[in-house]
Amino acid sequence: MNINPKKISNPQLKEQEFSINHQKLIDATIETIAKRGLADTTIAQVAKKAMVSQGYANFRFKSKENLLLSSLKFLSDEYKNSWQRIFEDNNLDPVGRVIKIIENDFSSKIASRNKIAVWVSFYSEVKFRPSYLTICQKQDEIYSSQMEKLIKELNFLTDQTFLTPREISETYLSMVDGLWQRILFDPKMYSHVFCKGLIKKYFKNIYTDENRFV
Amino acid sequence: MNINPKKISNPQLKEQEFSINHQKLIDATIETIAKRGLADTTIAQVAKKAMVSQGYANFRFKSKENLLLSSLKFLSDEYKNSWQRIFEDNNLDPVGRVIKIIENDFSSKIASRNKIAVWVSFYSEVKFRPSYLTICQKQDEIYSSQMEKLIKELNFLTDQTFLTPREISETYLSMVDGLWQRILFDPKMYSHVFCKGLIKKYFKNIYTDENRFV
DNA sequence: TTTTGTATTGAATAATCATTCAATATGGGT
DNA sequence: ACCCATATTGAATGATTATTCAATACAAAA
Repeated sequence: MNINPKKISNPQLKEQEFSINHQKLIDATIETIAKRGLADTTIAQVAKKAMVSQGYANFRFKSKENLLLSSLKFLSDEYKNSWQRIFEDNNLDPVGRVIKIIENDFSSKIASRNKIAVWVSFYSEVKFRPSYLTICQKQDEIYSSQMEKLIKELNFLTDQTFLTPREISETYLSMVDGLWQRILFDPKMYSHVFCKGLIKKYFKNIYTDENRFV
Repeated sequence: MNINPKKISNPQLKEQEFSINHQKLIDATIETIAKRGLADTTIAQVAKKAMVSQGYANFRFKSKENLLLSSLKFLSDEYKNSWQRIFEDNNLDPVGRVIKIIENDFSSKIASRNKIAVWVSFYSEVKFRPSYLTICQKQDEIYSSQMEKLIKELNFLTDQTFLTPREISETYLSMVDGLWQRILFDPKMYSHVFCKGLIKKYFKNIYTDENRFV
């Protein structure tokens, strides 16, 4: 019956990281940002949604800023884990991998309208808060370079030489960012199916002989 | 010597619209958002930058919200005017028009890092402030449909049939959005030259016979 | 010069919020 | 049953900021 892990019996476990309340607060933060926007997200609302006191939320995360950062980190890690698994899956050939990547980038887990709203909120502040940039940038660099390497394999297997791997992967990445933003504007028009289709068509046009890009 | 247009002698001129202070405040708003972010933009800072009193800024625009809306409207109109001129230029053929559109979308006037920062700030709040959406959405719809029509002409003039005009224009629009966002992150890597080159290469790959897409 | 109407100021107000902290609750060890 | 350490509370504090408005400056008209 000991649901509440008040005592941290294992000294290896570090403060925040393993508390139920910790994750409850992060989830509540994401939900609140998604529902009301970053500007209108207050600790009081987050605490209420997480069903803890306002004072506790602040005590736990030391500051609002830190709570926001932790939430961004959580989203960022979740995303990273999802694409890393694909790059590491040895059962996939390059084409299969690209398709999985596309499907992941527009899966309901990763590209839900709520999560996109949170991403875009943080993106918009990146210029003013170096700490946000730090969290996002490194992972984006890895994603970019993995993607480029993958396209290189793809080019090698086909007779595609006009577009460089760099060009194709940059085009892909910017399309994803743009489509995510457009999902926010008009989720009806920019459905996940539409977005995936658009990108697959882009690849199909490049690798005309490959029938898996529908 | 009458620089200060206190009296509105012409009764046809409506309140806000034609005052020097009006534009000074809008410019100051854009600069402030670009420098500090939407969240940290206060009327006091904007007023200071515009060199009027804080009370005046509020009096003139009735509310902070209204000042922000007016600034968004200004940016939006500026953008619209720039692309509308291109669509209406009868000296251009479809290819020339597309090239002009690309160059406009990454011109220093339209795609300056400051202005992009402001755009992205507003975009990120679009889900929560219907008034922001209203301002952006209608113009974006017109831009989309004009773009699609233009690509239709292009497809007609070439032997390109695999990608539909809709697909090409949606891909273009999402790439622009994505690249703009990336300019914020890493302006060195995503230079205007790089972005334009990437997009032109996209078109060149589709319309292989057309040599103007460098 | 005096009057008059508008433009502009800047200090006061009131609301919102992050943060603090003394007080309380909780539950295991003795 | 009592103690003690830690978890949690919630009310108070102080800072920030949009908004208001009475007071003032100013320019033209008389």
